[in-house]
Amino acid sequence: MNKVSDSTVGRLSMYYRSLLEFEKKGYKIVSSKDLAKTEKLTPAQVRKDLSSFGSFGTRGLGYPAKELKEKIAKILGLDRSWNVALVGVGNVGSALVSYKEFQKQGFNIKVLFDNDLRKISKSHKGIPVSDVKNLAEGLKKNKIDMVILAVPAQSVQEVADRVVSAGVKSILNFAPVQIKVPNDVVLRSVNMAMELEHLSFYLTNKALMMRS
Amino acid sequence: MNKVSDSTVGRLSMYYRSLLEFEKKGYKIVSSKDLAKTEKLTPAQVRKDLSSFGSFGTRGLGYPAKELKEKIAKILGLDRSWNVALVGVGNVGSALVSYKEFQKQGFNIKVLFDNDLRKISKSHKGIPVSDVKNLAEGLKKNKIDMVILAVPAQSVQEVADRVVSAGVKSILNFAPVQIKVPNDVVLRSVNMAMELEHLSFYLTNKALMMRS
DNA sequence: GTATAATTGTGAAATTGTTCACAAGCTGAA
DNA sequence: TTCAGCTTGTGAACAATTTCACAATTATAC
Repeated sequence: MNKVSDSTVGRLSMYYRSLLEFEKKGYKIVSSKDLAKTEKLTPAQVRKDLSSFGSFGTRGLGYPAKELKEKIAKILGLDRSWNVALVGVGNVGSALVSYKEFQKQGFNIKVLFDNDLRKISKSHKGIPVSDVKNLAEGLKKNKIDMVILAVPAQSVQEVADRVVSAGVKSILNFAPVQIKVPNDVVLRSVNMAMELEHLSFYLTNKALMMRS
Repeated sequence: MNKVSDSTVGRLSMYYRSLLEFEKKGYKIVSSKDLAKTEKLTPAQVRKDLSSFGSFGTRGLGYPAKELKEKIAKILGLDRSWNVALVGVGNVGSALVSYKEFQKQGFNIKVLFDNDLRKISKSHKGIPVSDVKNLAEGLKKNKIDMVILAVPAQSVQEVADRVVSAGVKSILNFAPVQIKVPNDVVLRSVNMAMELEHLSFYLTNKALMMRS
């Protein structure tokens, strides 16, 4: 496999979702044009993206919907389940626990961690809450593959360090700061304030520039 | 102003946050090197980004922290406040209402909308909940600049259409589908499931490729 | 005042990502 | 079996973004 760009991976997720829809609507075959249309991309882009993983289509016809969906699932690692832990059962953390989409894709939140004694040892929406002091132990016991961080900005780096020490290779950070992890750990960040700042940037500067 | 890339705008948000930290630590001057280090970028990148908006620094010295912070705030539209509405007071919506970072940056959630009669006409964490049937009216009355959509995937396009009809030019979508808006409307999307899929992609394919 | 050390601002080069354009190949009709 | 009509897969062209490299400029030490 050649090096694959982040944007390609993101678009694969989009294709996957589109394919679920196409299948629901009864499509047996979808073309790069169909996929491009629903995602506002060019057909060439779709074909390039897919071609970095193999030749899945039939010339003159298109891609077999079910098969392509399954191939993409396999590429994205959605053909199996993953054990996820979430640290920080606050507002954002709670919302993520209830987020249906995660379950659907095989991301199972197995254990929660918090430092609030009122939450520890109880269960939250059916998932046990452990003391964040026992993080390493809990991550190992539950064979955790990925950790979601929904803790306050000031403590997130420290928690991330401990997650890394425990051997977890994959972190999704919701705190609005950039954290540092070693090179062999994959880190993604969702910064919701930053998204609103994008919007206010465009509202503020709209007059000044041409956006396509 | 030349055309500015999305990535540049995103990095400006990061610089802004870094500068707040540097100021807190007592820095009067920060260099592109300092900024690059905290955000894991190259100093050249930082300088290029800033230079598309003007010359804010002093050669041989660096950038005056306070002044640069203020310039960036102005560029990003953070030197004023914005009226925000949120549609969908479910798990994700609720979390966003309590998200402190928004207030801090001048994004004031003025009104919530939902279609659940049990929620309508009450107030949720101090913010009134209106019937989503009265969306257009409520957006106008509250002079809403931006709308956050936290409604289920199947209804998000319809709600988005109504937001656009009401004349709002800026939407932040949390539903895990791609929605369509006219060209003069700025749309950003946060898709949390997609972020986990990135992680599982890298875990699944790590062995197969070289990531730097 | 001069030299030294530092850091910006920016064209140019390098790299990365996207779109084009077309040969190759499949389907279905006659 | 041949032909017309599509659509894929992909090298090449193009576009965008990042990094390099260095002149210009400032502060500071002596």
